[in-house]
Amino acid sequence: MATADPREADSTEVERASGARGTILQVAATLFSTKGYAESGLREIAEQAGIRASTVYHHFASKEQIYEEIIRIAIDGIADAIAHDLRLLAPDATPRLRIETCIAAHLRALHANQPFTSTNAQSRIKLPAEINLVIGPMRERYSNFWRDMLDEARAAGWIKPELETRMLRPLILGTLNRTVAWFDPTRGPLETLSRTMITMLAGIWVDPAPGLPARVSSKAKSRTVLQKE
Amino acid sequence: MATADPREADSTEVERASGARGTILQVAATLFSTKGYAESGLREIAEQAGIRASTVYHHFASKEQIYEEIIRIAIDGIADAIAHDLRLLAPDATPRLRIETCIAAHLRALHANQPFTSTNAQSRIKLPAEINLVIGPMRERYSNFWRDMLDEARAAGWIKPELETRMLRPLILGTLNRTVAWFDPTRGPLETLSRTMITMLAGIWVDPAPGLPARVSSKAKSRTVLQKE
DNA sequence: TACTATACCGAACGTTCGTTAGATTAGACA
DNA sequence: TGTCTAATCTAACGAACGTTCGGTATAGTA
Repeated sequence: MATADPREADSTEVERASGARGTILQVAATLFSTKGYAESGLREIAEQAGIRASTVYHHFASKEQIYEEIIRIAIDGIADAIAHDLRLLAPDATPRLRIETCIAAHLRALHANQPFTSTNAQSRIKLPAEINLVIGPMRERYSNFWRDMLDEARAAGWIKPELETRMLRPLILGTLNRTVAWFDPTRGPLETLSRTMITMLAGIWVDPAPGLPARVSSKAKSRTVLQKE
Repeated sequence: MATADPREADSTEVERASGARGTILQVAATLFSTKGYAESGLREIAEQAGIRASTVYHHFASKEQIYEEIIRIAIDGIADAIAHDLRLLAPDATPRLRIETCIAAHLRALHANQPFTSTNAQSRIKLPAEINLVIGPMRERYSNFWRDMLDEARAAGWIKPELETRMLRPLILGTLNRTVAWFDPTRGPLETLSRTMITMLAGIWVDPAPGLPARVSSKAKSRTVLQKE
């Protein structure tokens, strides 16, 4: 592993990236999320990482590749957190409990990797197709997971029929992702945010009582969607 | 008015800005909201406006001033829409009806001026203090309006006590503002979005029945906060 | 006709950008 | 010790950036 080309970012468990490469990612994510992609120069990234700009190119092929990897780490972190928490759930958990678990897991991962996920959430950058080829499918897979989960909950009669999944899904995900723009974990526990969010979104459900089964859904399709292939 | 320095942007009713100045604002807002501030060059803005880059400086002192004016238009449009709709409400309207009216008005103005409000909603740009001196107070005034309105509704017993205004306000505003990133008004009516949003957020209220008075609030302070001074 | 102000232009300025080339250092292994 | 490789450096490239300067065409007014 020590002799591998560090430019090769084959795996997704990149958080452990030690040394200069990991420092560059951390610094770049912090800068991208606070100042924006274009406003963060390579010289500034390098300086904060304690190296020169040219040295960055020993670890990454381009500035865009740094960005791509930040996004990948962000999405992977969220998907992993959700997959983990869902696995802890009883197999007959209600759709509502499953969705609320996902909301809490999403928020937790969002603010655990804050510079990375914040870069992802506010990503407006028009990138060449090559990079979107990697990131696009990752985003789509995560979107599909939520769409499936919401559709199942709706089919099982848990969601108010007038709420279309087409609007509900981006509404929920947008609400979650927006929190990186204002929530300050040093001024209050994340759990308060989670509880407030889940309480606030209670208008989604047909049944007003939280977490109690209305009708048992069988064979939830989305249960395995997020597993690594 | 025709002899006034066009660089002088004294008034806020700038939407009517005719001619090149208005075109520049429209084009710049569209570019800023899709590509980002730094990624939108002055030459590109000028080209899409049908002029040369140097001519832009006959209408604006700098690129930053264009940005500032876009933000101002965006905030003004939303504040005006809310003030207008609130004026149509009966004076004894319930806090819940007032808040839901504001949600709908905010969404309507948000998507009526989409390029402008979208630039505002995703504004991450670190600007010199001079410009934040203008925009900052505008944003703060609008935030305070919502804080007051939510505090009053809470004091009147309409909002679930465990939901702190400190979290509820950015949550709601964030949810609203995030819609500019995904909602496409050509693929469905805005009213569906409004209704979905209001239904979804029903978890806020103590009383499950929409719009019915629980206790009548007297002398709502926020009723006049948004008026022009 | 002469004057003035507005709107525009082409050309250039100095700076910063992402990136590359080539040289130098430090550590691992034969 | 000699060799190799990874990691870093200094220096520079061309391109693009926001901005400025000086000039021109137009149109209303004296």
